[in-house]
Amino acid sequence: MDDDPRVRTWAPVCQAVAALLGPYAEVVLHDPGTDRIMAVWNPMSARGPGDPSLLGELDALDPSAPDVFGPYEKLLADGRRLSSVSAILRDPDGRASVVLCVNLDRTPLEQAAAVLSAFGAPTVSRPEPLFEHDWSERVQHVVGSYVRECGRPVERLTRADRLAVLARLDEAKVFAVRRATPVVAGALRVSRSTLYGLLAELRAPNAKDHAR
Amino acid sequence: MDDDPRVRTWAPVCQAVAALLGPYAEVVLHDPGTDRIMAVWNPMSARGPGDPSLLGELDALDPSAPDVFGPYEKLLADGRRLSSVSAILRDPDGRASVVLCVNLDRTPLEQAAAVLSAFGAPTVSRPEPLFEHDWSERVQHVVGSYVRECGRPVERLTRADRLAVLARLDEAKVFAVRRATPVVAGALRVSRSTLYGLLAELRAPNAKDHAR
DNA sequence: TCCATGGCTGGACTCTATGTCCAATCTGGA
DNA sequence: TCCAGATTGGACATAGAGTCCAGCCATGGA
Repeated sequence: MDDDPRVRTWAPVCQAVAALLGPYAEVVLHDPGTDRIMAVWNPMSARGPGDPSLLGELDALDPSAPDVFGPYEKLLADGRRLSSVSAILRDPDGRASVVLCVNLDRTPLEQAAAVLSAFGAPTVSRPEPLFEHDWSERVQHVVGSYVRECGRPVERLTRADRLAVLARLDEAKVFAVRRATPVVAGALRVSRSTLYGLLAELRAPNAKDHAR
Repeated sequence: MDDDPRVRTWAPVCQAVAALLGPYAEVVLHDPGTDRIMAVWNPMSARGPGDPSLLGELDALDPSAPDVFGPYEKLLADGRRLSSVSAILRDPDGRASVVLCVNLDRTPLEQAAAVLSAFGAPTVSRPEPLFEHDWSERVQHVVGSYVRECGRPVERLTRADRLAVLARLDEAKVFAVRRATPVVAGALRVSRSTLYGLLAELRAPNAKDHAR
């Protein structure tokens, strides 16, 4: 079934829709000729390829009907409410090739909507954390916690220690801040040259790692 | 453009997706050959048929690449965050026929999620805010919220508007970040020179404040 | 004690990014 | 149409980032 050329043609679309809508949407390809399911992505019911489509109501052969139906509501056996859309997909000659159905489980949305409407929807807007106001304090803090972790004062840190601290600072994008280098060098009690040396070593994970 | 046979082939799918996702999703068909937009449903930006696709990164001609990308995050000029999925759709011979992109505006979902997460998990404690990982996105966001506040697109902002945005960005210490100036200038659709001009005006509270 | 080694240092140097300035151009309004 | 003010690209000056190196410790082994 998977090697039906029609499935190959339409699969990427189905896969894309399924990926976009995450776990809450089921995508089904029907064969209008045999009225059976050809393929399913994200199945929500037990239906699978080969099962009957039960699409009787939409007549793919009526040329006057529109190609896209819905969204209309369906009800699953367990009570979940679905929004469904169907589309008749045609081959280059205009013949109905397959019928695509997308079924979206509305319950999570309805739950969310219920909660939202319970408030008057004043739409919470965070006041924006924005940027760290005192990034140099932050540097001191990173160095400080490391010092406390290993119990050695800054002056006694080993080369490896400084590399570790630098890794954290670099990770935290500290060096994207202007004039950060001298501050960090100061905090680590190291010269600017050394700082750049360590940094280079840190950022070149190749060569020279015989130490590991 | 509408009578391109490829558009006829794929239009029902696009229309279905657009119908299913209501007003919050944009569906775009790209021509991988000319790298231009062929058709758009539910347009969210000003792009239309014939405009360049700006899809450079996904190479439709690389046969080893997967056919479906995403979902990945995109940022609109006005700051809205999108979930995007792209799929390469092929003709019966396996040649890339068109590229389908579905862009879902996440802001309503995020607002809902924010409210929902406010229940449960009292006071999420982030383990060290550290630095903003993507500060340029932050810039986009500040510009974006302003644009939405005053309802004018970036291109139509007045001089005073730009001053106001700059004040916010300056307040947020954006210019303490390396290489921020060109990014901000770009976001405001203004040249570097102008940027510095506005900035100077902003930071000189003396003289010329007859306006207060 | 002496020497060898490896990391650290200051400083010179290059190059990129920042910020200033200006003449030419654009734009909106009288 | 013309004018005043805003905007622009580009030239320029300078500061900061990053590299390099010769010399200087400190450590540890002979």
